[in-house]
This record gives sequence, C-alpha cells and structure tokens, in this order.
Amino acid sequence: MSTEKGPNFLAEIIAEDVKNGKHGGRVLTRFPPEPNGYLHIGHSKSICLNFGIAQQFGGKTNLRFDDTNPEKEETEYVESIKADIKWLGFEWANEFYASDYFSKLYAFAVRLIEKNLAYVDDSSAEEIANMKGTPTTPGMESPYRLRTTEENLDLFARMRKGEFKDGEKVLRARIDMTSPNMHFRDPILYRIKHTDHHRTGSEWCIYPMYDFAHGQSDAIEEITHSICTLEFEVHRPLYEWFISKLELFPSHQYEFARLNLNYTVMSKRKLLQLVNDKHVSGWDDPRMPTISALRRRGYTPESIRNFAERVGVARRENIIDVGLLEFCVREDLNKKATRVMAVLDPLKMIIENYPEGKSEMLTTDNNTEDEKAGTREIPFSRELFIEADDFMETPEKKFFRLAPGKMVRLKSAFIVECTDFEKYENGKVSLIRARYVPESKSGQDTSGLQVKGVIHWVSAQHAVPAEIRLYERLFNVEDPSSEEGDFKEYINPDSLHILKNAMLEPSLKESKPGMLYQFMRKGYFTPDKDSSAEKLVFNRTVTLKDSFVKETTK
RNA sequence: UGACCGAUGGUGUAACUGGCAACACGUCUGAUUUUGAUUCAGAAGAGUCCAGGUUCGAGCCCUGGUCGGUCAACCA
Repeated sequence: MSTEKGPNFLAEIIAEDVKNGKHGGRVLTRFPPEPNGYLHIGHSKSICLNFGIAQQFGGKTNLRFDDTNPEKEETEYVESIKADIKWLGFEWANEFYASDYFSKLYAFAVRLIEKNLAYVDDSSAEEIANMKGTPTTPGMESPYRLRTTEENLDLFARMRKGEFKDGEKVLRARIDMTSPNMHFRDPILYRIKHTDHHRTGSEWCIYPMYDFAHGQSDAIEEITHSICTLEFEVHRPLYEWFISKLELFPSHQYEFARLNLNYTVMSKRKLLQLVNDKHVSGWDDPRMPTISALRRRGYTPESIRNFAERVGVARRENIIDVGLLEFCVREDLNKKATRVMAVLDPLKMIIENYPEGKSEMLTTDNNTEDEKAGTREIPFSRELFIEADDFMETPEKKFFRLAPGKMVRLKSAFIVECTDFEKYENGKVSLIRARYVPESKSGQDTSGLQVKGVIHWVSAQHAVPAEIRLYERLFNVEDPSSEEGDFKEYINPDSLHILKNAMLEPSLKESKPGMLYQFMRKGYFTPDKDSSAEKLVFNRTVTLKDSFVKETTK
C-alpha cells in the first residue's frame, strides 16, 4: 500500500456512514468464500478491500465460509483459504461458517412459514424452472403455493427429519411470480440433500440456498457493510426482503466490479477444470492465477497488496493487464531479492592465461539496491560457464556482449577477450577460449579498459547444477472466456519450459523455498517447493524488464 | 420485446461534487549504470459513447438513444 490513491466509492460511503454515526460509527465487514476451490488473485482484491477498508475505519473483518452446499465443499479448501489470507497479511476477527447458523436459519424459515411467506413445493426442478418464466415473460404460480401454514409447517419439519428424498420437495418464499426481478419469483429457500457436510456431518439433510443464508448470516454477525461483486446486485432486493420480513439487523450490501486479468481465467469452475484435466499440476501450479500458485512462484504478499491497491475499486467491468501485476512484483523484488549469478544455458569458457588449478575468491554485492544487504565471496577459476546467448559468432549491431576478438566484463571479476571458439558437429558453439586482463579486477581495475558489456558467469568446478522452470502465460488470448468454443482450446502449449542443466553459484546450495533471488540479468527466481539440497529446483517469478529483446525484435 | 448496472488516453483509476481532464502501468526519447535491470530527465497519447437540453460554464445535472455487462442453477 505504498501508492497513495484517493478513496474509492466504498470508502466514501463508509466515511459518510461513520461520520453520521450509523451503527454507532462501527465498521464490520466480512470475507465470505465458499470452500469449494482455492483463492485466486481476484479474491485477493476482495480480501484487500474488505480487510483494508475495515482497518482504515478502525473496524474489523470476519472470515465466514459460505458452506451451504455440502456436495462441493471440503476441508482442504477451508485450510488453503485460511493459509492464503494469513499469508496476504490479514487477520480476521472471527472465523465463522454459514453452517454455524443452520439452526437459526431453520428457525427463520419456520418464522417465514408462520407469516405465510413461505411454502413447501412438491414440483420437480424442471417444473419449477418452467414455471419461473423468463426475464421477459412472467412466471406462473405453483399449484402448491396455497398450502396452509399448518401443512407447510408439518411438511418442512418432515423434510428436516429426512422423510423425503433429494429433490422431492423444496421450501420456497412466497413473493411474486411476475416480478421483473427473477429472484423474486418465489425463490427456493431450502433443498433436500442427503449428503454429509464437511462440518455438520449427517446432522442435516436440508440445506439453505445462498440467498437464504448470506444476508441472514451478515445480519446475525451484525455486519455493517457487506461488500460483494457486481453479479450479486440483482440479489440485493431479496437480501433486503429477508432482513425486513425477519426483522433482523439491517446489514447492507454494496457491490463492486470483480478483478479480471488478461491471458488467464478467473473462475473457480474453470480453474478446477484445468486441475482435473491435468493441464496444470495442481491448484498451486505456478502458472495458475491462484494465490497459492503466485506464492509458490515467488510473488510476495506486499506485491499483491500493492497490486490490489493500484487496480482500484469501481463498478465497471475491467480487464487488468497482467503487466501491472508483474510491475508490482518487480518493484518489490528489486528491493528485496539477493543478486546471484546463475547460468541457465551454460557454455564453457576457458581462460587460457589463468593458471590451471588456481582459484580465488572475489567479493560481490548481495543487493546493489540495499546497502545493508552486504557482500559475499564467489569463487573464480580458469574454467567458467557463461550464458550461451551472451556469445555470438557474428554479432549483430548493438550486441555488446561477447564475440570473437571482443571484450566483455565478467561481473564482479575481470575483463576477458574472446580469442577463439569451437563448435559441435551441428554447428552449435561448444567452447569459448579467452584471455583475461589480470589488472582489470573489479574494484581495483588499473587496466584503463572501457567495455560496454557485462555478463554473468559461474566457476565450472564450483558450480552447482539445478533445474530451472520458466513460465509463460497460460493462455494465448487475452480473454479466453470470451472466445469462440471452449476456453481450454486457447491454452498456451509452451507455458512451461524446464531447463535441466543450469549452473548456479555455490551459495545457492543453501537456498530454500521462500527465499527471493535475482539471477542477474535473467530475472527473479525462487526455490520451488520441490527443491532440495540434493536437487535444486527454481521457479522464475518474472523476467527482468528487457529493452534489448524489444530492440532486436523491432 | 423486461429489470438492474455501467461507459473518461492502449489498460486501470481520478477530477475538491458544475470551473476548460490528473495519476499509475504501458509506449517512445535521452542521461547514468560492473545487471541492456534499477535510477533520473523528458515526450507522445483522451477532449470524457452519441444527440439534444439546463447553465455564464457540463466528464459531472436532465431527456432520448447507442454499446457493454448481469439476471431465467434445488451453485455461490
């Protein structure tokens, strides 16, 4: 939250409410995930908004799991959601579950029946759908709509006791089948599901629908500002109808536009498909837009919070350029990441005038952006690895790296000149021969030589091998969901590149997941959860900004 | 041929509630640089969906359009 931005429209509303002493100036929000999948970057916007705005006004935020559909919800998801929110840096005031309120919600339903505002309907799902009408044509009333209160009370009690099979009966509100708002056409309140619930087990066989659970849960917790996404806007009149008829705490719902990112999908349903169909290795596959994937990939909580701040909050549809997310993580990592040398595609270089068998330690900065980060020692010797694409047999204009007869600075070491090179049968360069300038040592250079290029390197005999995973966008099109056909047709087949022969400086032997590195000139990297001392595995979080590639592709 | 919501540079968000459009990302120059990174300096790019109206004055208000989104799950 480093960037100052004016208050969004929700902050303005809340500021006004606080000023007017509404709810005694109290602010209580809630973040209400359904535990049916992992949280994604879109949720992080909602999390930052709900927790952030409450914090801003001295209020608190509840975490409430909206677990009213036992068929889709699992404890694994509950745990991942809690871990993600904590990792983002937020603390909830209370951990609640809609299922905590099943008894209260049942009593609310009974109260509605008693007020003649709800009835048990024996119609099938299909019949109910048919009687519902369409947005442009009114619905029709169910033949069961006029049952007596006594009969409804009895039937509902028997639904709860398990006397009926799934789908045999539902409880519906009695409102208005001709309402232009589809949600007022006698919405279903309770359905029968003989399914065990992740928390209540087999205690219930009837479960409330979202509309009959969410607003009442807000009211029970005395949520002052219930913030959700735009698609729930048409539910608001119903939200208010239940609160009013049941005479509950007047929580109020406010909507904002959800976050969309280009080159990815942002619905739990679609993400679940990617996981189930094995297009990715799991919910935390680093190519996924989930919070757990971003964490695994090396994103920091600060960068995501800053991103959430920068995208703003409004009521219009938007698709954020993933470049902004990348900017935010680079900005944060630039301050934090330890600079190290790692050769992703090694090419052997022999320095012919450097004594065989000799090696020396050279000093280098851990982070030029951070004085306090200090320095460390790295070994230098006669045989090195350099990056294969830092050498060109016939250099193009403006290529100021290595080429036959050309000089380049080895970062934190010496200036070298390429004297010769060798090739494999296939024409690929196999070896560079060079000579170094002994008096050009970094920090004590008396050679007087000026070279434009600086390249990274590792000492061959000291280097540690590693696997490096490079990621690109998961989809080839900006908005896979809006394209023709199935969104999976637009998956980028080259979104993962695995480099198996990378060579790292020896200090990286000590690396562990969670540690942040910049592989100099190559990008930001972090050890994957698969990484171990025996086999190092790194994820590329994001590349460095690179004006040279653009130059060459012009 | 319904109801509700929205429309500001390429993207996203502002505009002190009516006073001739700002910030960020991106793009493009140039400087610095032992990371073609960072940093620094600068530039281009919208006249606010359209048409009327109110007003001395409209991105903000009114009217009518246009375009986009949402709503017809016993999902949330």
